[in-house]
Amino acid sequence: MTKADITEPFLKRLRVSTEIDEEDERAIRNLPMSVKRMAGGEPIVSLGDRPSACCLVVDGFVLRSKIVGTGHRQILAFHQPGDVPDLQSLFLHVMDHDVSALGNSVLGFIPHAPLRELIKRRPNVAQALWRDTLTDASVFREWICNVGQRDATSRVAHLVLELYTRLTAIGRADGRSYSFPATQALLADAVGTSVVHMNRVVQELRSKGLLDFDRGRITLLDEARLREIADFDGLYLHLDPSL
Amino acid sequence: MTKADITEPFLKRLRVSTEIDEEDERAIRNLPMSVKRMAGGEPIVSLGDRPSACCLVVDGFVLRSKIVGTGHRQILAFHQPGDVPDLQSLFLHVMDHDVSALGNSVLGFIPHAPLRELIKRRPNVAQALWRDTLTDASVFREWICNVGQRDATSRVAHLVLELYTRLTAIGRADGRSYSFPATQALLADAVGTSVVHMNRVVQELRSKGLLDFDRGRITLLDEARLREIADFDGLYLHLDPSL
DNA sequence: CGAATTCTTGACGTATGTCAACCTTGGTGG
DNA sequence: CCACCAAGGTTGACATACGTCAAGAATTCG
Repeated sequence: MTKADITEPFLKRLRVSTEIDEEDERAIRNLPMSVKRMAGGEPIVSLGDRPSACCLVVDGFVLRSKIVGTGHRQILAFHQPGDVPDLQSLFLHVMDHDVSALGNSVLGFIPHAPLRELIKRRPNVAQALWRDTLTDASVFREWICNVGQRDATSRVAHLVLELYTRLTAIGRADGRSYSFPATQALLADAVGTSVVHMNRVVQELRSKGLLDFDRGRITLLDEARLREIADFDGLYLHLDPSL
Repeated sequence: MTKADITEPFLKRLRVSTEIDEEDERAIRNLPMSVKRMAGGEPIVSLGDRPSACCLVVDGFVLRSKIVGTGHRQILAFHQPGDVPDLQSLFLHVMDHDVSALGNSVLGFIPHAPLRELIKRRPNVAQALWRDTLTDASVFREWICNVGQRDATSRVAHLVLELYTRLTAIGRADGRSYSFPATQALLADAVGTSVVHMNRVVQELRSKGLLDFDRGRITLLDEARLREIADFDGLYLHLDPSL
């Protein structure tokens, strides 16, 4: 994998997000970056850390989570290639949650200093990154609605559609299915249910012919009905910045 | 109320957040702003809008919310004096949720153009504002945990402590109590329970001598126990930027 | 091939939602 | 100043989605 390949998913996202000129792209490609492979579950940064680099997802998935008082884990977000899950560490110095690899992943670590320099020198890039953190926030808001208002079936359908929509946008969905190396326990942590109940939901969705979830692959069998059940409207993803 | 009074809560926040010099402060004070009084419940911007100004909370409270498919409302955030709840509209052009006044409030509307200009000219201010939107996101994450993992009693205690901590930080708490003009129905929308159950919880907290909630005023009667019940740790508020 | 995950099932308890009525309070107008 | 009204608060009865526990079956992986 060449260095160009590594920044490509990132550049691709920034390009749709704002006007990025040749000079901007060059500056991004010239960022110092140490590439690292990580296994599923491996921690990237943790609660209380004061990271000195940000982590660009190159391949695979990254998740953000928090452990609550009961010892249970709440997953807060999933990140795909092109995302920088801990960009916030540039300005919020202490981590308020954990970041870890979902499946086997390839990550690029960019030290804070050159990233700060980039932001100072290239206002377009700064704006694109800021925008990115704002859409992150928008996704968090929708997750609040998800866990706060919808029942378990609806929540799962919603999550599945969110991932599908975002992966499609970066060309990583494979027709109506996509690879997502999660266990049912992990999905349960994401939507705030127990493993047992998650299993009931998965079976219900399967038996109704709505979706399949097997060996780390999610397949949408009836997207239209899923959208109904999920109460899904992708507006909050802000995928089309021209709007 | 003079113009200086109006920007003061805002400046106060920015000062602790980053290095803001005299020049920065002057630029902020010179922002064009139209001040408006709003009654409780009045909409400020709504889902689908494309606002051309941002709204600074000068006095009172502002809330952000979303209506889900069932018709129920999920409240996503409460904002206090000094906050700019819809700063995101600078970069995400279509609103993905509603913003409205909680009680009677005073708001300052700042057109996008001069705000963009400010951000371009004054990188310190830009950074402070970016940081602000990042702590917003951090609060969203904690709300996800709240509705996803904690029981109703714990959720209410957590919300009450969050508000208390943030209001104390800007000097708007009155000892161990603070004004918060909410009904039980509104609290229910914030923590994702029914009104009936919210009432049960409020009575439980009252009868155990933990807190009181009456006529728009919340009083913490036993902060230590509340913190336990709430599983509250204020780290996520990022109130001390030196950390 | 064995061991560890992951998935699945059933029985059971409970937190919380819904419905429907009633009570309290604060504000308004006569 | 009282009568009234609307909004908010309170109650009880009942239904249910979901959690927990515990065991067993099916995968996956070394």
